[in-house]
Amino acid sequence: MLTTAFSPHDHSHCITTAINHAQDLCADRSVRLTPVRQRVLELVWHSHQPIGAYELLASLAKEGFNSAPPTVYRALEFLSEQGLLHKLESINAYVGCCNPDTPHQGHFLLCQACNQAQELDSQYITLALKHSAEQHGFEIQSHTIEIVGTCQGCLDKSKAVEYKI
Amino acid sequence: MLTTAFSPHDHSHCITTAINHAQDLCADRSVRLTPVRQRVLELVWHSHQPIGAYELLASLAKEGFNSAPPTVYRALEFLSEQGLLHKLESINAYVGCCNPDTPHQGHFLLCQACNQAQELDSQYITLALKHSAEQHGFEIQSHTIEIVGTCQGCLDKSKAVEYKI
DNA sequence: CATGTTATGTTATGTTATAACAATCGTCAA
DNA sequence: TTGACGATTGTTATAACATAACATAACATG
Ligand SMILES: [Zn+2]
Ligand SMILES: [Zn+2]
Ligand SMILES: [Zn+2]
Ligand SMILES: [Zn+2]
Repeated sequence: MLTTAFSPHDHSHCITTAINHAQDLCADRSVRLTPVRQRVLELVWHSHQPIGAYELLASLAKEGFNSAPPTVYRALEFLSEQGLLHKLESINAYVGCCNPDTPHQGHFLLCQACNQAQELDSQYITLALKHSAEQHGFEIQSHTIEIVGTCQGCLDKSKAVEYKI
Repeated sequence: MLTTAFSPHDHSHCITTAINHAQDLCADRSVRLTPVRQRVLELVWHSHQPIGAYELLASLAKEGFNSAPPTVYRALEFLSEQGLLHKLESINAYVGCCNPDTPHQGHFLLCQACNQAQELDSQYITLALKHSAEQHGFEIQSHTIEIVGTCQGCLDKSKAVEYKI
């Protein structure tokens, strides 16, 4: 998995890739990527900053979609079931998944400076979790791994500011 | 760190240890473990099942404490700042910390069968997180590690049931 | 086109958490 | 002793996040 979120990149490419991917994947699975579902996915992919349900709802309302909470929560539920996005539990916000083909739960780096999230799928972390769980005779079903800190880009920026003083 | 939560044990010992520890620690730090703060801590320690803020509030109300939400959230904030408890983000619930002397964020095993939580402090996990973060030039400030599954005891019980069929 | 299933609309409510300001308590020096 | 200050608590209101329940509409299929 590449670290795209924290590096400068052509984000419109992220969006179109994600939407195309979602369309193909839903077609393959014979599930319906309805207009509101697709629009929510597009809105989630507006950037690599996780977005809250009510912010999504406000955008939908502006665009003439139905704007009651169940609308967006149903769309989020569908997209989550299809592995097209993840919820970040520590901030109650949602972020697109770059690798929705195989069911997984990611590990997330959240930058507190730029508010962007990057999904990882580190074998080190997965194995460490497995190992710890096994030591306790614990059988893992799911997990929430959210790491808050500062990304490379924001660290570089703050250093640049420091030196100019 | 021992796995006490998932094993049969004298839980009154957990409670008294936690409260005594909290009293000493607050005295050392010259912060005030006021009645409502201590009572919230006791209620959090009622068992190894994480407890929600509004459930705490209901208990406080029954006991004649003030019962508006800020009361319990302030107590939780204080206790959290002092490292006496942790919030489990994935379930919006709070659990006592067995090792409040040194600031840390734990790794939690949550059993979906018995609803108990066990805090770990696995060096494997910590190192894996560090390693992954470093690979991305990411500087860690805090983290949320919550592993949901089935604990040894509950696995044993379900196997016992299986064999009796 | 009738039927069952899936998706959406609608209203209301449940759950979790904080803002803002007033009143009280504890501490400590004048 | 008092009065000034910061810390704590009381109180009211509201923000933010999420779901229940039931009605209606759209879609697929025979
Ligand atoms: Zn991008
Ligand atoms: Zn993912
Ligand atoms: Zn115990
Ligand atoms: Zn702890």
